[in-house]
Amino acid sequence: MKSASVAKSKLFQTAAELFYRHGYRATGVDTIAAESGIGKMTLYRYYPSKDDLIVAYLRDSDEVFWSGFEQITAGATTARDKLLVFFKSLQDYATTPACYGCPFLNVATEYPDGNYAGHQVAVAHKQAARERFRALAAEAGAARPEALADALHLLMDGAYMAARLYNGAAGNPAAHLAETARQLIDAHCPAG
Amino acid sequence: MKSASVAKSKLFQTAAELFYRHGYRATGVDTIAAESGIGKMTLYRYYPSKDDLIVAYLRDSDEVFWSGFEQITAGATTARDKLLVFFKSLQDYATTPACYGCPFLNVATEYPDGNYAGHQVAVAHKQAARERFRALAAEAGAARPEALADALHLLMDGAYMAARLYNGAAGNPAAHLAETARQLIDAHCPAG
DNA sequence: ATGATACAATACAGATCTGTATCTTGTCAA
DNA sequence: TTGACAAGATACAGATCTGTATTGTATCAT
Repeated sequence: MKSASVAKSKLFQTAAELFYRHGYRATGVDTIAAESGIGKMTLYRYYPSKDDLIVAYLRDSDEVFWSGFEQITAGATTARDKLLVFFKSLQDYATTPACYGCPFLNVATEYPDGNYAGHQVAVAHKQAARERFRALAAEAGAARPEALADALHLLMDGAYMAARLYNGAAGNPAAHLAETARQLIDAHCPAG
Repeated sequence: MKSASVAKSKLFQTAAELFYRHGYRATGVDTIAAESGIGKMTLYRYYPSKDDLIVAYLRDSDEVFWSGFEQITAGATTARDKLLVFFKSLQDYATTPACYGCPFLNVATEYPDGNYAGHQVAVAHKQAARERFRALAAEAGAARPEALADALHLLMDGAYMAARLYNGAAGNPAAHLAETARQLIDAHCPAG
């Protein structure tokens, strides 16, 4: 047996790319198989259904997000700086044509039913992000950490959606993301 | 000839409801015809293609948005109050289970290609909103009206996406939308 | 060498989707 | 009354989609 199967990882990477760029419903399993050069039966051996592949992609995106978050904020010493550097990094990404929005917001839009497995993964991811923001807000001295966390949550998702709307085009409001995050942090932290 | 055709408006209202709740790709023309009780051929008489129906829905949503905007802000005397009252109203709506997000963000997510007609209507709508925010920000005395307009744009879209993600469920961060908008306005307007 | 496994290729089943064709009914105007 | 037209109903064409069945080939372990 090959180490973790090269076919499976090619399949996964192709699906991830297509899901992210073109959407979940717009990407068919035949396209994934053809684009990756892997047989369709091999796809169904590793992922019993398309929904399983979607969920696998979302779980991976969750890991990628958090490992990125840790890496980006590792250099910052204070909680306030961690938030600042994260939003600066998100701004840089969201104003790039490589950004097609947020995999979680995208899946929640395409599958609005809250019982859908992918939608639930999306909600769990956003709640985890909100909790992280809340903890950092508290550590940064925010008077009402939940309120600041909610504000940053709205801001983050607005930036992701701006990226999907204006993909590389001019007029992306995410250009002012980091500055806005800083203003909100300052407004919430008396010891700003 | 009946006044503007009752069949056409029933068709439109049914399509609007289904597009908004379940999504564009998830809603088929057969479903629209069956749900409205109107024949499929009648649908294609008034809307030569599904895309035409989508664009018609988006144009109507644009009108509904702006007439709602005018109505809500009519009572406010200052530009600052107009912004405040709009975001308060949006917060109330976005924290309601009747809100399924934003028709324009939804279409941009499902059809990410910028050449798609519906996507272009969405971009035009958001640019118009941004311009309106900018004008009000300038009138309210913002030092950099574009920056405040961008910030409010991100905030508004974040709230819409929160509504689609947490539809009626607990933990919707849009609960702090109006407060956040006020903080940003205050941060940008020296005469706050 | 031989059997098990991984994989490709292809065809297929059954559902669903957009859009068209056909036929009928009902209504209104002249 | 008769002709024009709006609209319902139904069937259909052709494409596409998820998922399965089948067959053949190559590679690896024993």
